[in-house]
Amino acid sequence: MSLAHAILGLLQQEEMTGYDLKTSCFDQCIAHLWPADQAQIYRTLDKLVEQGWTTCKVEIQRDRPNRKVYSVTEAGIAELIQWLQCHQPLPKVREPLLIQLFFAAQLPNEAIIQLLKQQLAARHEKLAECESIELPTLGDQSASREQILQRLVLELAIRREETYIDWLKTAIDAIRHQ
Amino acid sequence: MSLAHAILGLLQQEEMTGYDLKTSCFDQCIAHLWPADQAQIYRTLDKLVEQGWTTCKVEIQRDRPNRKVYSVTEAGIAELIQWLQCHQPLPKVREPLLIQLFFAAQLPNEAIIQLLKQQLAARHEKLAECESIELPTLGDQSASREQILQRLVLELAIRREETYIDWLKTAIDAIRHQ
DNA sequence: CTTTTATATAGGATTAATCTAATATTAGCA
DNA sequence: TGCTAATATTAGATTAATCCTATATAAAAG
Repeated sequence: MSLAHAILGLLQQEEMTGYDLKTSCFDQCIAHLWPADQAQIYRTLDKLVEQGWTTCKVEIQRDRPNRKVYSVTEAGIAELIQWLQCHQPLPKVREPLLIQLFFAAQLPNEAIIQLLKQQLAARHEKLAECESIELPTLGDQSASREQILQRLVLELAIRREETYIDWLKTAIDAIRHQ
Repeated sequence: MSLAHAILGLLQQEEMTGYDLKTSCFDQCIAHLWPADQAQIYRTLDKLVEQGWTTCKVEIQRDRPNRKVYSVTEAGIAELIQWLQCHQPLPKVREPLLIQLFFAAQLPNEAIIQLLKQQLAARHEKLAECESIELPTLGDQSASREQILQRLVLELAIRREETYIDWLKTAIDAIRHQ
């Protein structure tokens, strides 16, 4: 599971609690990349400890629940590096809109166009979100190795949205002039 | 759930058994659009009957298990048409490769490039699959309404793969000349 | 003075997807 | 003669994702 390895990757950069992972990683930079909710993160941390890939120091606090700070073990780092090099199968994308379009023949043209326009708006919004993330551009000589890789990931996210927007426009046109 | 509505859409074109749905729809034209396995299809058919959206005629066969032929009810058609017009949320795409790239900083360049090349090959393969599906092109005046819509869906699938391939080439280049 | 936000974790429940095995018969192939 | 593929359905099990609730307290906001 990639979530486990994403968590290993994050903990390797810095030891953290489940709460930290959620609020400063999965709600921020990784949000558009690999969404995960609190329950998933805590349960995955438990599994990582079971596997021996992370350890957990409990910091006792009187005023609130104890903090459990997780860090990666040697075995965890080995596992991460090994996983990073394994070819992963292409994800299966299930797109409700495509099912709708596939069976839309009995809808009037305006109804189909309305559907496509709603998607177009949603895609524009997502593109704007991606573009608001600040990272050095690809040509930038001062960018670190990490930054280049993160930029590449962001670059795909942006291109993906642009492809959608383009296609939606083509589709609206095709249905209009049909 | 879109699977239920995809099945309604298919049954509306023609009444069918669960086996037919699997072998002549979900393994063929819908395969790259909404993969579904046999267990899911049968269970969804049960749910559709419960909901009153389909009915089921049992054809008794002596030599093999009875065929259960499903067809859509009035209520089912109403439900489908209503669903076809509802804005669906954008799917969340979880791409293991992006997690890998995001944390790939400690890998040597050749390892990263190898990973990207494997993806490139897989994407080329998928693109070829999409391109092998025969449907009238978008400009074709003789195309039916159904065919135009199906062409549009296919068009997106193709563009999606092309975007990937382009991006993978850029990424390989960026890492090489880093 | 009350409500919200932040800190921090645990665990039950549900849905969707995937895998697996069981059942039963015919037809074709080697 | 024995094996495999095709036809057709049922059901158990597991994993992943999502939601929701519970617990506990401090600080800030209104």
